[in-house]
Amino acid sequence: MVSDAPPPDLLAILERAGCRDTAPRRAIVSLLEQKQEGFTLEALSDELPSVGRATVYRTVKLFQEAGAVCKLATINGSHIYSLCGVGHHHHHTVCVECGAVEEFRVDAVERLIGEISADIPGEVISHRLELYVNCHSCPASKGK
Amino acid sequence: MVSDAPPPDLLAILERAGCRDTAPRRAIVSLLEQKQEGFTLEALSDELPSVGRATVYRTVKLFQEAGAVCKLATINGSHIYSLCGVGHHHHHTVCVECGAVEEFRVDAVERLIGEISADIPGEVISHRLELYVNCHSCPASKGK
DNA sequence: TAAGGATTGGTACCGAATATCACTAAATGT
DNA sequence: ACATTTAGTGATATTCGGTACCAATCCTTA
Repeated sequence: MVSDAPPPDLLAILERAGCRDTAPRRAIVSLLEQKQEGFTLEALSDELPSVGRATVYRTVKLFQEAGAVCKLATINGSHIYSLCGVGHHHHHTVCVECGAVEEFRVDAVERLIGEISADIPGEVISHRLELYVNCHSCPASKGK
Repeated sequence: MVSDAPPPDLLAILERAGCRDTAPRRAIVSLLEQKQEGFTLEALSDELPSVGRATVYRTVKLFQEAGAVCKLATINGSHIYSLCGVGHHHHHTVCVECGAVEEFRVDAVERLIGEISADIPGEVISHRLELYVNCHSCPASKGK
């Protein structure tokens, strides 16, 4: 149920997009590939003092467009980014305590949306579903 | 299926919150109560030149906290606000062409989320679901 | 190795929203 | 009715997340 999709090959994505092979992009990629959790671009940029803010934002946006990074809403309305498997529609759980993001895909959701569509005025083009959880693996959620 | 919940009584909400009865708030309320669609605070503020920006933002935030106004993500990541019925969990459709917002509630969604919860690591606290549609009642969507 | 376009990064800028704070107006007590 | 108190207001400054700009620099390829 919870997807264990392999992390996307970011370098391959860059190559496919016809991007040049540069040091800043390599730095961003290798940091991104270690990310298990949701992150902010602010923080990402801070972790890469040798790379300019603009380049970090630009590069992540590129991955976003390629579907390798998703921008999610947290429960309080702010945004976090998360690496995610490419090529399949999916949703996310976001831990309200630690911000950990898990990707999941449940066919029942897609099926249900399909059924609902018939009763919705207009044509359903896409949807967004986020579950907010206590992830039970972060200290803050322990024992709750 | 699509909810026809009566619009919330905004003045009553203010009163319940212990707010004073002031001209700026009345102006905001009467404008808000006419809103059938999603709106931006920017636009709302522009329609009320006699009321300060800060007051518009503050007052809408108050309604947000009371659950009478929801802040939704559009498909492109920007935000719109929408009046909505208080007191029951619901979701929204957002027309990608004209921005019209409809509120809906389908028990099947809640039931499904409940079922999924069992398979999600951690405890599901809440969720967010948005459907993006062509609403078929705006000119831009016509004939598609 | 020189030319030429992509990339970079510092900075300015943008839109959305909040903080500040002196001023004003509503409620309350007398 | 008036003074007092306290919430509310609004002009402005500031923050936050993100994008635009642009001269300098780096890849690539010929």
